[in-house]
Amino acid sequence: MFSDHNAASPPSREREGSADTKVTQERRQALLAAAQSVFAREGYHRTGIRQIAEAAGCAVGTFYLYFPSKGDCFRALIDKLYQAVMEAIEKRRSAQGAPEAKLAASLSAVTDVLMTEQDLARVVLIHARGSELALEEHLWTIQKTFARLVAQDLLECGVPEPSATVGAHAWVGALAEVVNLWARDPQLHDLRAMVHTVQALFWRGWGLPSTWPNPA
Amino acid sequence: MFSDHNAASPPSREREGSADTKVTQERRQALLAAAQSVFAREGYHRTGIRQIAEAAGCAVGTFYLYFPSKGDCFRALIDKLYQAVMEAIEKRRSAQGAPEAKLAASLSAVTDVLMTEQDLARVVLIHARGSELALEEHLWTIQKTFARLVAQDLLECGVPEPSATVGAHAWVGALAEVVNLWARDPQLHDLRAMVHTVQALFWRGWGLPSTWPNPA
Amino acid sequence: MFSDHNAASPPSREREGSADTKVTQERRQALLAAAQSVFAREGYHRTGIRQIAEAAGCAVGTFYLYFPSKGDCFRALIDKLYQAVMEAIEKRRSAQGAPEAKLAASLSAVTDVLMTEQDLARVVLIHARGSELALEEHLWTIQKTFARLVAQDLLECGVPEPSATVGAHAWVGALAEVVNLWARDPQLHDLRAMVHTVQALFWRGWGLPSTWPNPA
Amino acid sequence: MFSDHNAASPPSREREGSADTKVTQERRQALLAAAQSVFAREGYHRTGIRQIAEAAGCAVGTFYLYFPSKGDCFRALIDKLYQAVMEAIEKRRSAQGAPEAKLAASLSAVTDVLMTEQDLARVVLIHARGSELALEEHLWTIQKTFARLVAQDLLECGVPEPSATVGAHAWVGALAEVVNLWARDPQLHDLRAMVHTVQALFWRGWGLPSTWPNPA
DNA sequence: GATGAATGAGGGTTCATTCAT
DNA sequence: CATGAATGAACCCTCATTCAT
Repeated sequence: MFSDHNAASPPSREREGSADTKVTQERRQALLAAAQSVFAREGYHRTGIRQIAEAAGCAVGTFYLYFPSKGDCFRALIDKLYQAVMEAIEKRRSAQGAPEAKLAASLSAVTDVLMTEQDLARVVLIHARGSELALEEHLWTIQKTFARLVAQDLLECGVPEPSATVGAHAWVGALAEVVNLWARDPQLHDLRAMVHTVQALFWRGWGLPSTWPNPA
Repeated sequence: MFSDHNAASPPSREREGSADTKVTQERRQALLAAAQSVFAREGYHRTGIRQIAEAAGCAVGTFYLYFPSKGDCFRALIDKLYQAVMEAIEKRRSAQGAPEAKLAASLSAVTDVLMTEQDLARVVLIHARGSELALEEHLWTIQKTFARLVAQDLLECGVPEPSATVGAHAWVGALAEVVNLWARDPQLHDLRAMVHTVQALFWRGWGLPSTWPNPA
Repeated sequence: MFSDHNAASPPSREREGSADTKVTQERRQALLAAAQSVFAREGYHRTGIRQIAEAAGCAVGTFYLYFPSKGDCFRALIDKLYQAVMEAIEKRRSAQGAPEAKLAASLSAVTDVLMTEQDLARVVLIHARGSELALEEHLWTIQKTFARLVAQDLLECGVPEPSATVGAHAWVGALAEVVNLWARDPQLHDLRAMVHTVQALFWRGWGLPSTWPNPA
Repeated sequence: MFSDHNAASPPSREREGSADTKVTQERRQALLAAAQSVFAREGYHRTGIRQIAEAAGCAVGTFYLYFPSKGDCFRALIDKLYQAVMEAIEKRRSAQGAPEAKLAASLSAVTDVLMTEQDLARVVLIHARGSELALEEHLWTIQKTFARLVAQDLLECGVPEPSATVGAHAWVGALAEVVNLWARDPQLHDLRAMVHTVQALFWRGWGLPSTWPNPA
């Protein structure tokens, strides 16, 4: 699913962490960061390549050295969040045994990543909608993958269908909305607290035995 | 909140239900219906005025006799859903006494409207994101208004803050996601059943005493 | 071969010579004329849509109401010359009996059209090369078609292969070069006389019995 | 006519055939060869500096050490063919006495070079058209020079004006077209045979006494 | 000399909106 | 009121050329 679609890998013959590679990788990261920031603020359609380039401190042409197109850049952001989430999930789940513990690990992994990457969360959860057919499709594939993961856990925790599948999707939607709520006025809301509230709500909603723990 | 922005009431000399007025109101409705259908299918940015006009069986210029802009047309659809929802809510709530009954009335009113107006639901809940700054803002204002309404009921049902406010928003987000899930493949999913599942999930999540009733 | 590729036919429901149709057809003709003029002067790549639009006295967007793309506009010019040539050939040949008379009719038909449409000749014979793959291919298809026609006549006149086929192509190339010579300095050269010289040269070169007649 | 425009002689401190100079001259030749190959295949506009550099096994920047611009590189190819042709002509003519023998020597010199340098022939005769104003002009100057040479011979052979001048140009055009015909499908056509056919055709067309000899 | 990442002007194209008919 | 041809700003993207290393 994460082909090198978004590659246009800066043409360096060396792949090691040599100075050369680092320099151009830095550019790519800078562009990605700039894109993330502008996309988060403006959304997909209101964001022009020129703005991204400007935010990254380079020229328009430079953008196209690192990304084949605007869409591919956006896609890279989607994948970035997905990968971060997946890594976090795998890391946390490995330390757990009981189904509920695994589920909780997954959920909290997701929300922790969202907390750490709030701009990214906005981009993916809010602005991917209405971007481009291919991007929407890509995001949807990911969401389905992820929802299936959660649903699987829910089933193992004794939550019956269709509560499991629908509940998994609903949970994603609820989170997205909360991120949106927070994004509207970051100073006014405490994203961490809100996310915790949602987790607890769903935990109870799914009828799981224990209580969702307070965040550390 | 619903200024006459979206009215663009065709300058008819007579204000009564004269033939003239009726005719142009029909045109407006036809355009609105066309827009609803095309927006639901294509989303905001992939929809051109030409498509709307064609679907409505009139010329491009005519569109602008009834709506000042593409955005205002979309906005009219948002408001259409909002008004339908609000009317349904008021109607149902008036017959209820207990706080929980009132809350249930509100929630089911919303979902019933979504069911009746599935295209509209797609337009508003899915495609409003990423459309235009003003539209997003408008939708957000409405969502806040509505969430406050639900939160109020939740509080009266004994659900404490921040579960009430956050929960209300989460509920909206969950619904939107379920509509999205359904929209991806209408034949595959039963929107009514999924919505009911979500309702039940939240009802339990909020810790409300009784059970969410099966849909009639 | 001449599909409606270059259509984007101005959306008029009526096909008759009504006023409406005439107006937009005039625009199309004006654009075609402008394109012909600018392409003839600047060549394919140095010509921008903006220049064409300006020369036609309209905006850039208007160009795209009549042609789907720059390439299609150019293609329309190629086809315009081709059709003019083919019509002229058919008209003249029908009045002839002997093979040589038919051949002479064809050749003089071509050169007469080139004379009448000197800009078009420049565009097609000089600037089509190096334009775009698809256009070059299109032109080449036409040239082959046409060369085969001439070669056929040559065979019937007793000119053996490969003189016939190669000679037909060579004749086209020679004409193109003469048009080029003339185009470099229209005042300095008499295209008609030069073309006549070429005709006579080839007539003799093919070993045909009679002499190429002086132009009327 | 052949200013040092196209020299861009790499600033080597030593002017003799020192190792340094030889090395960089090799580079220049490699680039020229690469350019010739790519230009012949792709044409002027579809060829990028990157492709040339890659084909030559060096970096883009290196290209600009040897040529001031893409156009100048192309120009060097034009001149390369011109020089080859001129050298061949001078060599062959010196051995001839009769005007017709001299003419024949010139013509066959040209075609022999075209045969030896088929890629170059494609580049100059086919792809120079539509490249750039300056290049077209340059090529045209050369063509005129060359046509004047041939015309001079024709006059001395008794071919009267305007047959001589026009005929000379026509001959160039015919050759170019034949090269084009061949270039479209090298396997299908025998360039040597076609060129011979053209020579014979023109020889007869000019009304020259003897017959064009079969190629050795 | 050699490199290749960086540049940015310029190209083709789209589409919401207007206005003369 | 209705029309739909006309508009032109704005977009994404390319590529010849430069220059710091």
